[in-house]
Amino acid sequence: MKPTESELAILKVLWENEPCTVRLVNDKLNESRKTEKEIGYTTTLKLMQIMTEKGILKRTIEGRRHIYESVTEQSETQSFLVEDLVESAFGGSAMRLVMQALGNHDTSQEELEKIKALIKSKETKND
Amino acid sequence: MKPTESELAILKVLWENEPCTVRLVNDKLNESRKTEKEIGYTTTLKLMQIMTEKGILKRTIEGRRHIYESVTEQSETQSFLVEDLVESAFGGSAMRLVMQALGNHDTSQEELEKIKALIKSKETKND
DNA sequence: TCGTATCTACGAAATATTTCGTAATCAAAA
DNA sequence: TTTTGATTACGAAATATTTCGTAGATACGA
Repeated sequence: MKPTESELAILKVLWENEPCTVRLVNDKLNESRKTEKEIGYTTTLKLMQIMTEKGILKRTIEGRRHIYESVTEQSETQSFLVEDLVESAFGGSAMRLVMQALGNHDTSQEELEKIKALIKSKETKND
Repeated sequence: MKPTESELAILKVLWENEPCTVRLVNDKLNESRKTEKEIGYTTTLKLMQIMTEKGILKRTIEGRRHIYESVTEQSETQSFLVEDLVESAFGGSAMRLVMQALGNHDTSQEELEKIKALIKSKETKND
């Protein structure tokens, strides 16, 4: 399912740090929003509890602490989000999204090479 | 600014049909959700009024009817959405998003050619 | 003209999402 | 032991988004 904006922010932290505690997630979230108002600890806690109910996260209890992990792979969620965007804003054409993404960013030669390699491998399949 | 989900759905119709009336937008929205519950006419009307207040749409009054158009280009909004997704789910790397999008879809040879052409033009700039 | 259909305006309900305050619990420090 | 600090549970407030009902205006056909 499509995570909400806050849920995605939490997932992002988890993907890079899991398994981890609410405290860590909350700290990381606040690091990346220096100017804005801080997110309260209980806010993050509540969200992570809801996400656990929804099955987005799972937790293990270690003494008094709860340790959280994401249930779905990062790539799976990314894939879902890309698909959703392709449908909702690009009329179902992934290619148009790719063109848009490539067109609007500076992309290093190295990155372009990786994309070329991927295209080559897809062409092999197309044959 | 980032349109909400409903706003995006409306924009999508407008981009393909503008300028147009609330009635047309509402009809098109309901066409593409056959099974689900219909969206009421006043719901769409209200949303389009709110979007006009926000500056997302503009309207001209023609007799008793209001004719709507989007203010921002489709490509501009798409670009915003891609950027947002890159930041929120791909750690700022557009390339990773591109890889994900290409990797998960069947892409025709013709489409691949277009992407290759775009890459070539970017490589020229890189030099 | 009179009724019917169609439109906009607008407030407010319904729903979804985010935020937080408070209480209870436990552990570790004093 | 007592206090302090950190934790989770949970309800509820705050905010954002979506939906709709009703009223008033206008056009159009009978």
